[in-house]
Amino acid sequence: VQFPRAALSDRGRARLALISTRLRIGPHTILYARHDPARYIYNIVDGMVRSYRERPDGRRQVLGFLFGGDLCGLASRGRYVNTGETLTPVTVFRIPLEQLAALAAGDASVSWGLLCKVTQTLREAQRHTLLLSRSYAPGRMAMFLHMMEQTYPSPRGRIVVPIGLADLAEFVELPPETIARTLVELERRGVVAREDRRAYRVKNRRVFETLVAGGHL
Amino acid sequence: VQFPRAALSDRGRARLALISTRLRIGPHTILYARHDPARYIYNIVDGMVRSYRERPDGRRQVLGFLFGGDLCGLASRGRYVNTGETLTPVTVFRIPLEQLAALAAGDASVSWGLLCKVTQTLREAQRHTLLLSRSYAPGRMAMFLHMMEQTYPSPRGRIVVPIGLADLAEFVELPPETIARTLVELERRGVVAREDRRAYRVKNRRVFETLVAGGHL
DNA sequence: CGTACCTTTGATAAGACTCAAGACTGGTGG
DNA sequence: CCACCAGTCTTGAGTCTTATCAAAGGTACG
Repeated sequence: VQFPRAALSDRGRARLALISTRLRIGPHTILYARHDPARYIYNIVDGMVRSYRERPDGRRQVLGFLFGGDLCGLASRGRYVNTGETLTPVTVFRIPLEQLAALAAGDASVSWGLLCKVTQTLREAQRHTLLLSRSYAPGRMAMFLHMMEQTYPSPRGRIVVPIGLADLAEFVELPPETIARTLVELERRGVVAREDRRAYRVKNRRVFETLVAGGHL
Repeated sequence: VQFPRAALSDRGRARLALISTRLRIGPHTILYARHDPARYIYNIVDGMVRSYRERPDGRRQVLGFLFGGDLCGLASRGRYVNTGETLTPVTVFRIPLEQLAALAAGDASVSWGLLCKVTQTLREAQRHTLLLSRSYAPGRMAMFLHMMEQTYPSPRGRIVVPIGLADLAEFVELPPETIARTLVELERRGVVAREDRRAYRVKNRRVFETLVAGGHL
C-alpha cells in the first residue's frame, strides 16, 4: 500500500479540526498507557514521543520514536497496545477516537489521510526493525545516527539527539555502557565527532555508510 | 489508530472483487521487487510470504512473514519498498494500485478496510521488533515459536514451522548454526520437543513463557 | 546408490553484558 | 562565587554468549 501523500480535502481537514484539541505537553509525560481504554489518538505536531511496552522484568521495550507528523495511540479491541510517553516538550492534536471513526466511516478523504499516516508509521517500524537487526554495536549506533539525521533534520550536517543516554539505550536496545563505549570508539576512529553533548557530526561519510550498510570497523 | 475489524461494506467488497485477480503462486517466487514501480498490492488468502530487503553484502534482511489475511506490496513514491517472495505455495488477490486508489478515494468503507489491514500489518511489524529486541538466543527462539503458535494456529499445541532453517535464520536474524544449537538446547532442557522435522511442541510451558518474557535459562 | 543440500557438531575468537567504581554535569544553597 | 549534591556519563576488568570457520552427519531426490 501507499499512496500519494494525498492531503486531506479541505472539508475533511475542517471536520477534523472541529473534533480535535491542540495540546502542549511537558517532557516525560504519559500520553496514553497500554491496556487502557483507547479514547483518543494523537497526531504529533512537534516534539518527540516514544512508544513502548513494559516488560515483566520492569525494563522498557521501545517500539518507536515518533516525531512531528506521526500518529500515535494505536489500539486493538478498544485498548491501547503500547504506552506513549513524551520525551521532549510536545505539541499534539488529540482526536477522540469515536468521533474520528464516525468521521472516517463517512468521509473517504479522512480515512485516506489516516491510511497514509499509518503507512508512514509502518515504514518507521520497519526502519526500527532494520536497526535492531544489526547486532554489531557500532553498526547499530551508526544506523541510529543515520535515522536521526533523516528523521529529525538539522542544519549543516549536525545530528541532534535530543534525549539522554538511558532513553537512547532503550531504543537501540543496548546497555548504556555499550553506547558510551561505542560512541567514544566511533569518535576515536574519526567516523563522527561530538559537537556538543547531544549533537554529533559525521566526519568520515564513507566509513559511516559502510557501518550503516552492515560492515565492520 | 484502530478500529473495529469493521468488514467492508457489501458494495465495497463487490467493487474490490471487480478489480482484483485471484492467483495461485508456487513457492519461492518473487511477488514484487524493491524499487520496482508499484502496480499492484496483494491480499494474501493462504500461504506464507516473506517481505525483505537485500543488503549490500548480499544477505537478506527479513522485515516480516505474512500470512492469510495480510496485505503486502507496500510502496512509497510509486516504488515498492520491500521485496515480497512466497515461501510456500500461496493464494493471493492481486489488486491494481491505481484502481484501488481511485476506489478508496471515493468509498470510505474501502479505505477504512485498508486502514484496518495496514494497522494489522503494523502490529505484526512491532511483534517482529519485539522479537529482535531479545538478544539472548534461546529467548529469541522461544519468542519465534510463540509467534508461530499464535499466528499460524495448529491443532493440539503443535507448532508448525513450515520453512527451512536458512529462511528461519534470516527472519530471527541469527546464523543457522546458532538456531540449530539453540533448538537442541531447548530440547535437551525439556522446554520443547521436536515432533517432526518441522513441528515442535512446548513441553514446559512455564519455562517457555519465562524465556518469551525475557528470562534466561 | 550417489550426489547435493540441509542440518548438526566442534573449536576458536571476537564482541557484548554485568558489576563496580570513577569522572563529569547541571542545579542548589550557603 | 564557591562548595556540594544528585544524576548522568564514562571507564575498567572479567564472564558469558554468540559469530565464524570448518567438517561431519543426515536426508531427499534423482
